[in-house]
Amino acid sequence: MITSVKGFNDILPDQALKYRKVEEEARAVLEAFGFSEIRLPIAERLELFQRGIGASTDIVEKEMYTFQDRKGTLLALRPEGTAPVVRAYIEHGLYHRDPVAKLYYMGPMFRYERPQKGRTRQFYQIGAEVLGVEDPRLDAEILDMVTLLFDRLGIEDVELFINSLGCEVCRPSYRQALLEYLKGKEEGLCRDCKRRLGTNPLRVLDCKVEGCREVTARAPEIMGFLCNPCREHFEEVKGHLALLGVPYGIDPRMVRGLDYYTKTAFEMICKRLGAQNAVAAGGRYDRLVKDLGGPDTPGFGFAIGVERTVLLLKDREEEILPEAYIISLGREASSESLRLLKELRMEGIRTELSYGERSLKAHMRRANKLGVAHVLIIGEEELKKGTVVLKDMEKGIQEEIRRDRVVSILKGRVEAVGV
RNA sequence: GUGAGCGUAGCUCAAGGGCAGAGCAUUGGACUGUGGCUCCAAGGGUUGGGGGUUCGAGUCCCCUCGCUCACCCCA
Repeated sequence: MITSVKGFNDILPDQALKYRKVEEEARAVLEAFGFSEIRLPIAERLELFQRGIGASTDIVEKEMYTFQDRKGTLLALRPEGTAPVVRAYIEHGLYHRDPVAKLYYMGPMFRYERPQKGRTRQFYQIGAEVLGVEDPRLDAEILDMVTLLFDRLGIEDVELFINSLGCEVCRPSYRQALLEYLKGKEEGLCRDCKRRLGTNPLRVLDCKVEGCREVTARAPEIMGFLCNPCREHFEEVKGHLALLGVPYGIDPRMVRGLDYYTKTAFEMICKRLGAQNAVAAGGRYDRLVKDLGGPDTPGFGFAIGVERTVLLLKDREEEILPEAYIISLGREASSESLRLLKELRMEGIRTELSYGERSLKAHMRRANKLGVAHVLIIGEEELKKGTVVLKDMEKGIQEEIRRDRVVSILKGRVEAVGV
């Protein structure tokens, strides 16, 4: 048996319905907030991610699917969507059209990681980016939007946490202070954290190991090191969130895995998710556009993990059921049933044929199992008389109607149900 | 990359050295052209794969593959 590739999962129809629900709701909210869709390639030049995400991040170092095309160009399957959006923004000079760009995208991303709950190698993200706005009102506006989206999806137990990561002015001094605090305390840290001291010391702060938590319990917090502009920005974001009535918490230890983030960072967490508990995350990236060769342009964006969101969705989405089900008995009636099928479909009535030469009972069982509302039976007798039996499956009553009246009668019934 | 747990029918799971089973699902029948409830029956398995121990292995041992969860990392 040929199976799918590890971490590349099939999304079967019942799940696909949920994905679609999330996507449709997201589209509605995003477009109400003034975003336009952008569709981008699934592969980019490797260099885009090395420069955008940061060459020493885990994503770039060991999680990307990279390959050469036949000409030898180094490509990567996109591990995230922000860098490609910014690339397109610069490449097409979108800032010439409008100083503010509000773009959203949805589609698969790829990271080579060990799959677990809420984590696959091909996974879907819905993301949005605002380029060209430095105003802290925007940060609050977007956080409000994300909150609203989960609300609209009926997911109530997500919690918003925010933090400020500072900027290129103040973050280094915090980093320095943290390193000094940790100096001499290395023994109490786990192996991973000892490594992190060299790579990304801020990460030590959100280590789950008990010993590390004890060590960092009294560590300095970034809030005390923010420069005036960053502090003011953060204060304003908090004020605006309160104004909008957006519930949030502050997590001074929150760190981002991508290098480009500055100032506001946020995560939306749900306890039901297991270890991979972030359903959405993002923040401000005021340097990225410039770093990728564009004009000095601030940015704010986020991505929603669709798999994780689907895991949180409560009710099973309603299946799309056929409205009419045609059963024919006998060879001549079977031709007539095909004609009727087409007529009904042309009128927009979802109709299915019952295939195979089986007993009427077998056909009826299947109609019942499918959950169709109306069954049309054409047998030899009906064929002779020019009629069709119409059975209402819910009421359990049936009537014999004229063949040439079937479409109009059914149309009336189906519309009456409110389709 | 590391660790743990689990692989038996389409699905959920029994059988823990001695005939591979149940429920659900599927198909047919009871009811010759009428669904749901009920009852009866049938089909469906190299017990993930390979090797070993044994008179005998789904069961014990080794290897391997896969899945799951966690670490890591992150949406």
